[in-house]
Amino acid sequence: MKYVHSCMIRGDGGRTLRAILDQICNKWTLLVVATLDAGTLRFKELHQRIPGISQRMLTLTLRNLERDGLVSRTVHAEVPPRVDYELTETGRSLLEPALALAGWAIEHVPQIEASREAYKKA
Amino acid sequence: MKYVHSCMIRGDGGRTLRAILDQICNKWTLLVVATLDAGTLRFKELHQRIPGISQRMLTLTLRNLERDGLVSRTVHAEVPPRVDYELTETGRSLLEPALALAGWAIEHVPQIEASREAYKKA
DNA sequence: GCCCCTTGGTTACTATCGGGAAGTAACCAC
DNA sequence: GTGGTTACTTCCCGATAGTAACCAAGGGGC
Repeated sequence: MKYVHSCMIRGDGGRTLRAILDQICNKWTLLVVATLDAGTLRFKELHQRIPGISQRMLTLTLRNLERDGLVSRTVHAEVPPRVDYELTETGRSLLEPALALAGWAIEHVPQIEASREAYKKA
Repeated sequence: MKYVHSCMIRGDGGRTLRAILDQICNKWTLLVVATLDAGTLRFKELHQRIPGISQRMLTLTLRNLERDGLVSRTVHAEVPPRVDYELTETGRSLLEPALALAGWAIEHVPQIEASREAYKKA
């Protein structure tokens, strides 16, 4: 619809949009944002709540989110170190479409798995 | 919210969901689905309407979408060959959340770019 | 002091992915 | 048989994702 059209209208042929879509719309970014829906969380809490993510990937994902202004990072000068991550206002605005997509995925997992099975046999 | 929770509840610790999210939620899949909003399209039409995608990536993306039952592929025995791609009903149900995310990205491109500039300088 | 623990990373390395160019198969018009 | 179109496939290589191991700064027990 109009979104797709405006994607073409941009001067760079949508390159910027594609680059940003590529970063926003990936497994880890989506899961981190969805997890931060719970509020302020520490690095380790995020690591525990997102099964399967490695420390490195969590670090990189958080850095990108921070750079893009979707997540704020607060370091407390304590021992053991304490770093808090929280969604910014922009980050919270991503929550709705992100959860919509995640919800769609959850709803359609059985259907997709069935389709894959059928495809494999054919 | 409940989506994130049910993601954890699954027996495999959300591995299946993550794998599916990873495939649904990437640049090319999203753009192909959004482009097929226009209706039935041929391979070449898709290639032209999605600037920046390579033939290889378009082929792979379409194969995955077909395998997952989101896109139907119809080969016409004509010369020159004609292959039509169309969203299935499941595919069309993805349209709404996909366009919502794409819309979010388009709306926030300037903000994100500004944030990146500020981050680079700091 | 000495050792181990926790937290929040970083480093080094490997595997997989994506892009670009070139090749292929099928058929037609000239 | 030469060139053209369409829808792919194959190959190479650089970039990116992911895994495992390591590190620094204390705190607490002994």
